[in-house]
Amino acid sequence: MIKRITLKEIALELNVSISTVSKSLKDSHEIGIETREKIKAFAKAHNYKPNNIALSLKNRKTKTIGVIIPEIVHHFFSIVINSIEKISSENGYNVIIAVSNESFEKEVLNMETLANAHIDGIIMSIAKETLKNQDFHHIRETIDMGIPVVLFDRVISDLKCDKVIVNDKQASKEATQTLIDDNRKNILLLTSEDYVNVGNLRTEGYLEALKDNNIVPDSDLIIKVKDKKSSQAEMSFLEDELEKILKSKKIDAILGVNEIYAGSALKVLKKNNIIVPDEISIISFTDGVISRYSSPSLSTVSQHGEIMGERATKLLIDKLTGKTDISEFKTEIIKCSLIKRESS
Amino acid sequence: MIKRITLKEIALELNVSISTVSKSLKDSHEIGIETREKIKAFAKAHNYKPNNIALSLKNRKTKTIGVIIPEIVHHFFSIVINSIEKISSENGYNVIIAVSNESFEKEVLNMETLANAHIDGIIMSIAKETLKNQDFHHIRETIDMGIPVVLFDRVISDLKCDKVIVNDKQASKEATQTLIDDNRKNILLLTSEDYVNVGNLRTEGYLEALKDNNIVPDSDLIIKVKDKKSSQAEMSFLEDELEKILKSKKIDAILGVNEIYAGSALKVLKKNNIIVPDEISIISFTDGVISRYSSPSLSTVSQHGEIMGERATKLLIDKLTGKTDISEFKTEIIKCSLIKRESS
DNA sequence: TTTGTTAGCTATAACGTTATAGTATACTAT
DNA sequence: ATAGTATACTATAACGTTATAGCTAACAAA
Repeated sequence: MIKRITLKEIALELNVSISTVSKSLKDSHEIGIETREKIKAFAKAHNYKPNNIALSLKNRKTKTIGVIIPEIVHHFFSIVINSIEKISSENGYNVIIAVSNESFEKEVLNMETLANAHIDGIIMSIAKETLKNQDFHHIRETIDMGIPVVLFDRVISDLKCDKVIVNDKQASKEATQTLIDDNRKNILLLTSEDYVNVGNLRTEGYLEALKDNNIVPDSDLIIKVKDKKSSQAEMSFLEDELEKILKSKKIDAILGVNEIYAGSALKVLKKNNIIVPDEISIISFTDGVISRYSSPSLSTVSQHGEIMGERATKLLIDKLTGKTDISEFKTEIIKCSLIKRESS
Repeated sequence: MIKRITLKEIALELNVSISTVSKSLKDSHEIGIETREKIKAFAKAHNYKPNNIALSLKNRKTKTIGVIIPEIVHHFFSIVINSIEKISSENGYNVIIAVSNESFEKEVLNMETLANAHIDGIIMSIAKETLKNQDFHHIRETIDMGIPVVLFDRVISDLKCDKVIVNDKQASKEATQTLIDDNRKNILLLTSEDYVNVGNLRTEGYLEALKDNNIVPDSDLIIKVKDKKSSQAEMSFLEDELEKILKSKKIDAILGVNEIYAGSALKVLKKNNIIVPDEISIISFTDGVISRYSSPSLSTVSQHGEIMGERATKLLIDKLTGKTDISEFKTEIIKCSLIKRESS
């Protein structure tokens, strides 16, 4: 067990005061050049590294960013985390990860844990249950404690913090329009429950596109996937619903608000020997690995998770370093882009 | 900005000493019951929370675990992280994530950063480049500093630390045997370069199975996917190689050491109108989202990332809490299991 | 009365830093 | 010779805790 050398030990060894050592290592001109060099050499030889915990205590800064996300095993979120970690480490920040598992209670706990860990700021995407409860007191309290928060993707507009979102509604509208332009009029929408604001926005975009083209929306053509204990259960719900609809309605296109929905739909279509995209074409959100490796590969709306993570982290670091005013909040909107593949 | 109340402030407010406050909150019998209760009530009313940074400085423990992984955007690793985070938070530990991006240099840097963050221990999976370089000085140094390390999946046997691995060789042998039992004799292996020990073990298992069945291995039927700048580039390398082999050799099965390889292979087969599993059947490692959503869905060898993460974290926490001896090292072997789907 | 004991509290040092203020010595200016 | 000032260092407090040792008053025992 190699113990790290401290200023005190260096001071003792070289018969100078701790102050002298500290100042020398900071190259202060208060200390004579000879002493300074001697101390620096000694410190280097003994691989001196300042104790960051002590510095944190003194400076009230930990150089650590807390991240709260609903899930890790999820293509979009893992891309965002990857990006957050990259930008953070480039700027000398550590990243503590906390997962809410879409649970309100866990999210509240996460915030407390992170605050207790004295992270300098938080980047988060809100859990489904929290959106459902419409209870954001934990976020408000954190902000009130003076901890800067940046929200991404799943965002609440009236919170006093920076936000990074995607032009969901517009992108959904455009994707739907693309389908319509391809002469598909009976478009099935696979979306999440209403309180998930992202899904909601995408639903709105879908409806607007229909309206713009004088297509009367058919509520039977909107499947709202119910939240279940497991995504497995959610998928079998979706599959059952879809099977039913295929029997009763004529549809020629599917818009999925994420690639798991779309991927599951694709499986059902194949099982029913429906050819994609000839008979039914598909566009989905989330440009992940399912879209790329399914066959036919899925056309997707990419939310550019990498850019989201980068922007969110930069916004936060700008706050932390005083580059931007603490009481001034930005909302950055990332433009989605449609990646055309075989399914449309 | 709400500042947290400190012991000092409570002491001042109630006209007692800091010691009295500290002891009262710890319910010490040195302090009279009345004073004690008064102080506890006051602390609760003012939402006193001990400053963990100060405690870390004093106790030389941060209750934080560092995790170094080659990638986050990767089904297996994200499952492991998820599991590490879960067990850690259940035990009151925070998790700092660092990504090596398969780079040796970045991994060395990561270790230093984590050591400077004074994490209590490290859980890691070694980067490809590190395996290639065969340079593990950074891991050795960390261990010598008294920081317990737990390696998972990509492991080096002669390091003095706990390890969690999978019975790769055996599982690969069994998967190959399954293919042979299905009367497939011309099995193509998609594997990684030799220095990736996991891939190597799987190759060995494949070869052993062939030998057991008196099949002479054909080196043309082993594609070693070269490391490239991007996984995109690696995949097009794989696809080109596979196309070539399809033209020159008769093959009736494919074993992939991960699902990206297998998924890419599936795409190539489809492009060539080869029916899976009738003409060629496929088994792959990594039970991820590609395997489940591709069609036909892929039979996979699951490495049980969830269990790996759990075991690794428990091993580490047992060390940290003194439950197990610091100088005693365990290697846990997780049994893979074959998940049969449509591709075989 | 003197000594001992106990209850209930306080003072201090320490964890490892840094910033502020302070001191001793030598040199310069008048 | 005296005051002023620059040089090169040191002492101290502070960040928020806790553990150890120390102190005081009250009471009991001899």
